[in-house]
Amino acid sequence: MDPYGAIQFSDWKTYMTNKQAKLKDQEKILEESSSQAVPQIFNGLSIYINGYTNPPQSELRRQIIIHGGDYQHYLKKSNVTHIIASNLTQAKCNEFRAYKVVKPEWLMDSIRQKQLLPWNEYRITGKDTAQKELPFQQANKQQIPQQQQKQQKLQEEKVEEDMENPQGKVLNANLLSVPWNRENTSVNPGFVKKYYSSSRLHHLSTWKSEIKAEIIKKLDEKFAVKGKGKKRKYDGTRIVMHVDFDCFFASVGLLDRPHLKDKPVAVSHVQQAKVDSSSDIASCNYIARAAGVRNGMHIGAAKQKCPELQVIPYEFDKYKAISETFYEVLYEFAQEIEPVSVDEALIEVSGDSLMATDIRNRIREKTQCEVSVGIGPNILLAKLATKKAKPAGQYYCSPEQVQQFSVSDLPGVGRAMTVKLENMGVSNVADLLKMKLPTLQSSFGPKKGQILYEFARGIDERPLKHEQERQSVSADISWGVRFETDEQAKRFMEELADEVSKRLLSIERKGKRITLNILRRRLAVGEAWKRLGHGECDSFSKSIALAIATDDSETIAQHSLDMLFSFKFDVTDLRGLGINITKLESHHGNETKQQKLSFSPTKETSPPPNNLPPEIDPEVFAELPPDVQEELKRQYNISEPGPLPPSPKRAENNTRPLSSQPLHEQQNLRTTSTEIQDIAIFDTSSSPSEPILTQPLASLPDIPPWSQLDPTSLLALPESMRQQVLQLYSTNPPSKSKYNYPVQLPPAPQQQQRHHHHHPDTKVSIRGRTRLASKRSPSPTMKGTTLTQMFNPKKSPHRHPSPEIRPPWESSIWNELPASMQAEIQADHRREQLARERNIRNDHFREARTKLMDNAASTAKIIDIPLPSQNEPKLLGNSAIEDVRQVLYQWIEAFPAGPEPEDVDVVVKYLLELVKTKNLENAQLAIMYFDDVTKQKGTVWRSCAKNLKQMVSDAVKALYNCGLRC
DNA sequence: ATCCTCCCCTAC
DNA sequence: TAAGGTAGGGGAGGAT
Ligand SMILES: Nc1ccn([C@H]2C[C@H](O)[C@@H](COP(=O)(O)OP(=O)(O)OP(=O)(O)O)O2)c(=O)n1
Ligand SMILES: [Mg+2]
Repeated sequence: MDPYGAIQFSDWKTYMTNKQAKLKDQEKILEESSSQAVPQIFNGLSIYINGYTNPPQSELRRQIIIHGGDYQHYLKKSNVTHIIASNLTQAKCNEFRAYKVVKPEWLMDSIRQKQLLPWNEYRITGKDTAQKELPFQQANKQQIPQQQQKQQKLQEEKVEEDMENPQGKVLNANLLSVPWNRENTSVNPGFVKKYYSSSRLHHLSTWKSEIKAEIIKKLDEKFAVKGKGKKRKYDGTRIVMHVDFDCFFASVGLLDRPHLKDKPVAVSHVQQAKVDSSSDIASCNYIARAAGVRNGMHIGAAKQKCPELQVIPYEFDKYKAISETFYEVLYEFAQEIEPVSVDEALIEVSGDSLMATDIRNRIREKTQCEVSVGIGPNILLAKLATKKAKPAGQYYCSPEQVQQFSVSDLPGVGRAMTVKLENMGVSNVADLLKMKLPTLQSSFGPKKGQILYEFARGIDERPLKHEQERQSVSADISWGVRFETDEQAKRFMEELADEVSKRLLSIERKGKRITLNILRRRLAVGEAWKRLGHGECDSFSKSIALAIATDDSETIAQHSLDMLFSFKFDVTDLRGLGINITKLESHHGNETKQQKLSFSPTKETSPPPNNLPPEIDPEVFAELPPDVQEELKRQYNISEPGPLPPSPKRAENNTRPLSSQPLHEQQNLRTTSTEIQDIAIFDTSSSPSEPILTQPLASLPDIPPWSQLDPTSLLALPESMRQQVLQLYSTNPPSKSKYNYPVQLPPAPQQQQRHHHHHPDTKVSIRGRTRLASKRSPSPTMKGTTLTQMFNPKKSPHRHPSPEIRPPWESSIWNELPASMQAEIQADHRREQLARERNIRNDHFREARTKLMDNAASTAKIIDIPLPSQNEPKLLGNSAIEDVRQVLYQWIEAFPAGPEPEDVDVVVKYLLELVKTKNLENAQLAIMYFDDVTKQKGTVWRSCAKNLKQMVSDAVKALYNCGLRC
């Protein structure tokens, strides 16, 4: 625990490395905790492991770390001192020529002799690289067959499309005509709050987050107070305990209901259950389990199995309170702790089964509830042991005993994997043991394959997960979602956005990507089998990248609504909605403060001039010079393109034997669309033979609009303001106005499908997916086009929606649409014009919609991404300018006499990449910073700075014909 | 080879 | 009646 604090706050270099791989600080915990016990023979060495090795990579890595070495996940020229490989391809051999490349034996022998042996005797030379078959497998690569299959699917779709949707929105009307249904669905204002207050799964998720945060806090306090705390001594045999309440909710509920203790009991929302009740059982006691009742089962089904089942209500507050007591106890015993759930944790201890008994006694004493403890030398075995320990017991599981389990008992092996294994003739761990590693890896991927392989042998070297920065914040609801009107949907989305915003605020994070997830009822399918549930659905998603991280409710709502309505789905078909915020900016970054400074105090009192888009803060806008304002407004009016000629793909993954949905047994028929990122004008590799390219190029001297902003004054702006301005320029290029600015094509949309089916006992779902447009590699006609040219050749921007905007009925597919749909689309057209979604995308959606009409299997592509965000340039893994500055600072400080050429290379590459990806802002900031810091340094550094500046400046000039002022 | 994105899958 | 949420691991496949 303490090692975490130590690395986090004391060792800068380690900190940086941490950012390169999430696992890093886990290892550091290991390193720290073991440093006393083991000779630190690899101190100062930085070791990278290439490919598959004979002692497996994980073991080598562990050894390196516990012996004081620095394990590198990636080959970084500046720090790696040794590379370990069992065999090398010729290519690798060449690539590694400059390194000390050694066999694993060097490492193992050194450890055995407790001293660093000369690496020369273990070096790998070219001839050592026996071309042994590597276990590595690249699955698939059957692109041609896939393509053909997809084509076939497409054909099928076309046929099915023409059928009329057998059911209308009557479903909703019927449902919502009942008052008590209205109250409990999304048509009711305040539904989001109400729903979450009753959702057990929501509570489980929230609690877990809270517990994680709590643990971080405790670690920090401990670190602050004691400096260093106790360490786990590493002696090669871990003891992991898995502590888990028996039937948690049920047990807690029984505390106040002792009279029910000897009866079968379940926790559910529905007390007076009839056999058709579809309420879930969250938890049932072991008496009920003896009758076949299970957690997650529907109460109706449970009552059938066990008519005398007693149902008790949820008591969320009690669960949380008891959980807190539970964790307090565990903190006393644990050297490491990983929260699994509100009622369940993994701890690493240096104790035995006596300690487990202690723990159980303490928890019983303090909570009156029983926990069971699974003990093992690793996480896998501890978790398996818990199964044997329950109820109210403890158990030690040794590696051999894993053979007694079935594969579905293995953690991480769920329904899908169980089925897949079943199809391979593997149902027990004993069967799994017979499978060869390469076989498993080719079926499940290198990592999952390896895990399975090791699990079958009782091996599991995963360390307990310590705290990791949260990567996403989301809110989804797919129960009770029923709308009659767009207004209702809008209000619901606003509530949802508000929820997300609150969650972001509460953890003080902001995110740069908003993803909207939609579940839409499978057309041609009736009501959900679960009351007010989502039923069989297709799932759609669309995301947007922002230049400025946000936590603002209105911003999130606006974007989400834009995305939602861009689908042009009938709101009565919506069954689930979710907003996910990702690309969270670092918690410790300092930009947050800056943004807060310039945001919102007067937002409400100064309404956005001229309907500024949500991402522009009106206040910020107001501070801009008038001419800049004008330019921004003009540019923002321009619609963005969504040029997405649908080239459908279809994939289906049918895993449910009972499904009436046939037949496609093909698995993983999957293709991925990618976003179009390139703007031809910046695409220096574009072939000049593409005529269309020449046009925007010719317009280049016209000065890209943003270049008219004085970079210096831009830099003087507060961070948030600057980002907003820059975002405008980079994501909302002018269409027609006086600038002919190249446009970034929006990424292709994705859609995936999801079918849910009912089974009396277990919830089963079938997922399949389909795509249109497998690949968005720029088509010749699009490449290099401007937005304007592509979609709105000569239309005025539609800030004032103009009838001149190409109407849908000009679309080439218009005539293919059924008349009813044409009418509908015409009705939609006005809103469509207003939508900030790009018209081409809307066209695309319209088409997608037809394809989706009555068959679940088709797809559209969507999504816009205003930002050049993919493959964001990174310097040693860092892209945030604050981090980059720190890297630069560290670098400069580390080499007082001047930089190593190859390091300069790395920086140059990074800067040029920034320029190429149009992130001139960061390029400038980095250069300025570098300039600054090197001012006090020797001539070598100063001239390096000068050269860097020149180089970047040249690049900017060459690419954009404007100067870099700094 | 490795990154990144878009998913699916899993767990409670 | 009923409250089917959510974060993170990792695979597929495109980009580089
Ligand atoms: N499908 C599920 C599974 C679990 N839970 C909740 C209620 C459980 O009490 C709690 C803990 O889950 P466990 O898997 O640990 O199950 P129990 O604690 O109920 O039983 P046991 O651990 O004895 O198997 O999470 C839930 O709401 N829905
Ligand atoms: Mg439990």
